[in-house]
Amino acid sequence: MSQQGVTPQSEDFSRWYTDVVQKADLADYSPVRGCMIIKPYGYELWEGVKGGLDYRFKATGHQNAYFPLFIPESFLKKEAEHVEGFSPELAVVTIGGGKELEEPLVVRPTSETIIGWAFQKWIQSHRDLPMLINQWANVVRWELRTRLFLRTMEFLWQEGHTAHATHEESNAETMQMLDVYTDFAVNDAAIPVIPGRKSNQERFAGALFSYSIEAMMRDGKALQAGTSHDLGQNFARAFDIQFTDDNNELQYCWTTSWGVSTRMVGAIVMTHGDDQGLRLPPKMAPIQVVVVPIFRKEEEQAPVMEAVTRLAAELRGAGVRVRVDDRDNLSPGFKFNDWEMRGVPLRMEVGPKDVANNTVALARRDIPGKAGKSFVAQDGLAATVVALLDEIQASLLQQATEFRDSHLHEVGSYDELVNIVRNDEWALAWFCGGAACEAKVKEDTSATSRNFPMHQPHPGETGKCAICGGDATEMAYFAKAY
RNA sequence: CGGGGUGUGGCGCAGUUGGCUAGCGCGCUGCGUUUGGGACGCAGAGGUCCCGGGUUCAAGUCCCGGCACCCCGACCA
Repeated sequence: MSQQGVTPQSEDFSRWYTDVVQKADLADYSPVRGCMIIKPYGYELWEGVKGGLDYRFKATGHQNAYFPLFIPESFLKKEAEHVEGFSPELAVVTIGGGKELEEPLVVRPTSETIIGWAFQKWIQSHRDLPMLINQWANVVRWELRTRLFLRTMEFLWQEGHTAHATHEESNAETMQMLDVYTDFAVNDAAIPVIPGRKSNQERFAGALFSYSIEAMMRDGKALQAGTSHDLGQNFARAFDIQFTDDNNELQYCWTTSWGVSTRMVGAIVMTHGDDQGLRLPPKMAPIQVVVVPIFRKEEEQAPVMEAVTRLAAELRGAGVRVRVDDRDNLSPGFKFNDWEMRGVPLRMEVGPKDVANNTVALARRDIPGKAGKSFVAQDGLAATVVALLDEIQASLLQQATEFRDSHLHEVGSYDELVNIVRNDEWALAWFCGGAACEAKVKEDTSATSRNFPMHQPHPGETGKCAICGGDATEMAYFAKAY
């Protein structure tokens, strides 16, 4: 059961976040440092993410499979950059069944290696391509500093792995999945993400190019909410993934990988939440409409409950996820606050007045206070509610977009960049992509480049790197990141 | 691994220069009254005061040593 309020966002965003996650019953701490227990309400939210992504994966021709949790340690070492990037955060099993293992087993931090091994077995001919696989799984990374949903030692995610005959095709796949993530984030999670290419410094260990969708949280920090990697032939060479082309020549495949994790749940919380707690976009909300019955006298109960039951059934019939809060030990006022904290988009109150007038009261979560509350007719309620949920979905996206755009500035000089970024806003600047420049920004501000956005603000133009003054062909976002 | 903070019923906390039966609010259980913005009464249950040493007639409180967790940095989806 949730209690009382949460720390205001403006006072302490970090505390606000951990308060909300726990009080809204999304997650709890575990007995093991850095791990989390995902509670039913939080897991339903994750299931919403899964559902929204999974059908998009299938619509783009991918199939789900499952690969083992344990990976031979030697596999990780086959790709030089990959092992270098991941070895500091590996959990390794050295004892099994009471005996020391001949070869230690790594608990997967990601599955490029074991899936590469499988692809090598499965792919012989160009007719076997493209190979389009996704898996829903847990992975483990021994993180130094963790945060509920945003970074835990074990987390849930999906990882797509594909193999193609040409770089053109694998590149197209990489971009397609970046688009899929963007579409999901914007249209389902109502998060106005910015898709773009990572700098070489921020690239995935072993990738040719990494792409990301970057989201702005309400404290101005950036959160990488999804990644799509063009792995080139790096893993194909390391795992010998070869096929015979139509000229009977042996070729290495071109592979990709792409992932979204339970971090997305954190992104939803930190994009939409306010001082009252969560605000969930209707498409993601486990409960879209909560019905609070109100009656003062015994004799009012039956007619109110009759209306509640009837209307709830009508809404369910229209495909709306409805929860009737019939807990009899709590006052309506308590329930209002409770469900607001849990982010339910729409609250419906049904009381004696409504029974008499053939109305219900609807209160929108996206518009606080009296302004968001109105009385509407019971006739045609399902249509009213469905339309209102669409409106709330759009309104949350609009609010988040306006917030983002007002905290994002194109800068012309390094001083400007530094000032903007130190102020927890995003700077859009010409950037040469150089490691030295990136390091300087990090040194001076602790911010990093987020990405080179796919939609460049000045297409076709070039400029001078805001950091070193050298030639730059693209602009990049810089921001502090989670 | 550095810096800061916190460990006392389920949660949030108080507990003075060591002192007597360890308190308060919320929650929980039962009964009754309540219910349009966080209800109320009555009666209950619930504690190795993070762990281990030490000082003392006496330790939640003082000393030493551990451990855990949270927040801020370095590493990262």
